[in-house]
Amino acid sequence: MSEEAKIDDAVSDWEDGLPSADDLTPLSQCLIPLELASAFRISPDPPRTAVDVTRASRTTLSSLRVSSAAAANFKPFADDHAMPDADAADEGSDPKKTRRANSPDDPTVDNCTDDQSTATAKALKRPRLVWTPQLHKRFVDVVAHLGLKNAVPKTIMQLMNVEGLTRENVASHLQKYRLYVKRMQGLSNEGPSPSDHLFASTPLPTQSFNESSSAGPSHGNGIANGSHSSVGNNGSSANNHMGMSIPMPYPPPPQIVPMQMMGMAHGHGYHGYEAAHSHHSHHYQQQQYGSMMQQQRDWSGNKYSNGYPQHHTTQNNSKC
DNA sequence: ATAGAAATAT
DNA sequence: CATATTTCTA
Repeated sequence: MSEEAKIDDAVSDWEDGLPSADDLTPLSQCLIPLELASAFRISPDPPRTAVDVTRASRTTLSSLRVSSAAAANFKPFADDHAMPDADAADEGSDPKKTRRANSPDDPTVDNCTDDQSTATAKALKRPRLVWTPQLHKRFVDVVAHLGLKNAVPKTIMQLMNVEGLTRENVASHLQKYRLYVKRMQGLSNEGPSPSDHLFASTPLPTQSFNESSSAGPSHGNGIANGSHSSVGNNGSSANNHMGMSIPMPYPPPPQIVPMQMMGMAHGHGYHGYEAAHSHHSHHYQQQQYGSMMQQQRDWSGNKYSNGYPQHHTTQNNSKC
């Protein structure tokens, strides 16, 4: 009996709090690398286009606006949505702290001529990535897998295989993560500071050096996971669901599984990690890869609910 | 061009 | 105040 309770509790930590329908962005975007798709013989090109997805989203969620960033993949389709990309990005015109400017090279004057669609999932002002426990877990797994030595931003990012993750995101997080690890090692054992939050529940990387630096020489590397040798070790107690060991380039893009609401058992676990803005508190969860439900969502913390940046009244701009 | 560290921003 | 992003430097 207690076992179940324990397990349940533990699992709770990770699989707790589902994004309510409001938060969910049921976008079924197919972000499968063409090559991979080809290799796996996945359906070449699903008839569903961003348009469909968008429409579906709207139908489902009345007032949820799908960000163009999320919805628009690389898609040459000329379905131009006049979607108001509410990107109130006021450029640095706020000499508050006079950051020293070294090179006087002026950036090419911004043109409104640039194709917004060409930018696709790139170079768009993404809100602010929130490292949800799940995301962090992936991160930790990958880092652990690479060994601290080979764990560099770029590689990590690639292995994590999360849609909207940028190298910068990873780099930043890695920075913090390393600091945390050092702190912990320095303090000998036990002593998860309450200020650790996210990292606290991280199993800590087992300093194991594995994986040679044989990075795929070029495209196409399928990363044959075969790996029988089983390095073994890593076993980090805690919750090991089935043998999902370390996912090489994480196969499945993150999915989100809707869940019913249960009593909010607060009092333990994490605080609510939410998107940068929006004050609703929902946690993220989910973990089941590959099976039912095909809802994907970009974890870039993309979701413009409402009340974007309440910056100073920056009127003007948007001159096109 | 990328990783790491420090400075800002939210 | 913690955490994420943007600089800046090696």
